[in-house]
Amino acid sequence: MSDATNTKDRLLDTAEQLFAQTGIEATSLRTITAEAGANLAAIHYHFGSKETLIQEVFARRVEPVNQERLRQLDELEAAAYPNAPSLKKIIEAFIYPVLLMNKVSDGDCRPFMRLLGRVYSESENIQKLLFSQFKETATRFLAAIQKALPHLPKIEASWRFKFMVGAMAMTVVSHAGFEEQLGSENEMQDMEAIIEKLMAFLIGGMQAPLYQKSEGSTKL
Amino acid sequence: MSDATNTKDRLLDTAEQLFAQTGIEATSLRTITAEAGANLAAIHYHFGSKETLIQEVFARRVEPVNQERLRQLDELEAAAYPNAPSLKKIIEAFIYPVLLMNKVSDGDCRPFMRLLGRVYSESENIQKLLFSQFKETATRFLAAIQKALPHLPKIEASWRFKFMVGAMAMTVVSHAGFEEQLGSENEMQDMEAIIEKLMAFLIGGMQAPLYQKSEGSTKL
DNA sequence: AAGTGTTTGAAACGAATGTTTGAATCGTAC
DNA sequence: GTACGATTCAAACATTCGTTTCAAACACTT
Repeated sequence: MSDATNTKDRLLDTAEQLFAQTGIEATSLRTITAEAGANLAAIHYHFGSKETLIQEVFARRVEPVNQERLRQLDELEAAAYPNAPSLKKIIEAFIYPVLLMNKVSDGDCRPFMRLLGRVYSESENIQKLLFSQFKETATRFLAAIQKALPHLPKIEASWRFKFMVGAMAMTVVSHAGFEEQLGSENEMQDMEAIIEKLMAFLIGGMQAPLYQKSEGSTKL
Repeated sequence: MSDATNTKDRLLDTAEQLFAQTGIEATSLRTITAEAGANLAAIHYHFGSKETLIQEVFARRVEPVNQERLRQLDELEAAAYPNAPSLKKIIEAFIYPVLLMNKVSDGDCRPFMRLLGRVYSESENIQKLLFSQFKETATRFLAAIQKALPHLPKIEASWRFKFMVGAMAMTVVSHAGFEEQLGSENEMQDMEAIIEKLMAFLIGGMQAPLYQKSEGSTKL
């Protein structure tokens, strides 16, 4: 199934794919090793435990993305200095590295993108690992956004950043496997076109004026 | 733990809570029945299988929310007739019934809101059940949004609706358990204040002009 | 060719899972 | 009070899980 030469990489590729298809807890080591053409004991030989395998599956993908995000943000801030980069470019630097992951050379990342959609559900350890990797990125980008929107209260910017992450996550999941459910009239569009729609939505949301509730809105 | 009088409701309440805490697949029937003060066999007596229990846990909460959404949308369209309701009110009718669920009388819904965050990960059957319940709501609201934004291409509106669902889901998850990870300076705010921030973001995103990519944007 | 450290192989272990069974208990109508 | 359906109970069932074990096969240096 996987074309990797050594057993360890084949196990990582296969585990990533099966985790995305079936779920992490629901995927047994026997299924992984069978699909990868390896022996059951190979996982414990190469990784020590299932838990470590899971962590390595995630770390392998998440690290490069966040590094690329921070690299682009550095570049933007250097180019704009002493001014702040524009909101548009900040958001681009945050969004593009994730959603264009499948363009990088090292294998097909789409299984992992589906897997990311599952991440909020499974074991606490995975969440902690992901958030620890994400924390620096989140801090840096939130600060940049707050500088780009100086009129917006900081607490408001903080929440809008969360909403942005949510919309982005939904895009990942959506493009990976949910085409058919929320109206399938959308043909398989290339990711570039989807990113442009997402960018418009995010910029509009980030720059939106504060909200005033409708006067006659119905309460539950 | 649960104050329900009969065993069946106690099992539903306890299962919901444990599913949200630990995950669906990871929660064993023995844990549920022990926590609920019931016998292990009670689940198979009342529900027939774990799968059916899961479905009933979801159906019990999802149905009323979507019904309330559609009721509010009906009300809006009737009041605005022959014109279309405003975008603002449509989004309010979509958002408020979910995020104000815990105000309804029948028990504490917060465990279920955390559970919703897990739903993209677990068994295919749950997804199908949820999407079948959600399909009518999604169709109706998407149509209303497209009428309220006649200048926006339909494909664009369809994607923005997905982004909206994503941002809303992130809010549910975020408020339920992720306060500490994405910057914990936000004190436990009441849901009403969060909804107002979300509404501003969503309306801004929905009404945003089409996007033009930055000329010098960095490619990966 | 022998020896050594690395990797793979088949088999078993103990624990946990969903499910089934059949008897005991409860509530209620006659 | 007795009979009967609904519910609960303790115990066992067959599977599956992650993990361990130890010998066989391999790669590579001397």
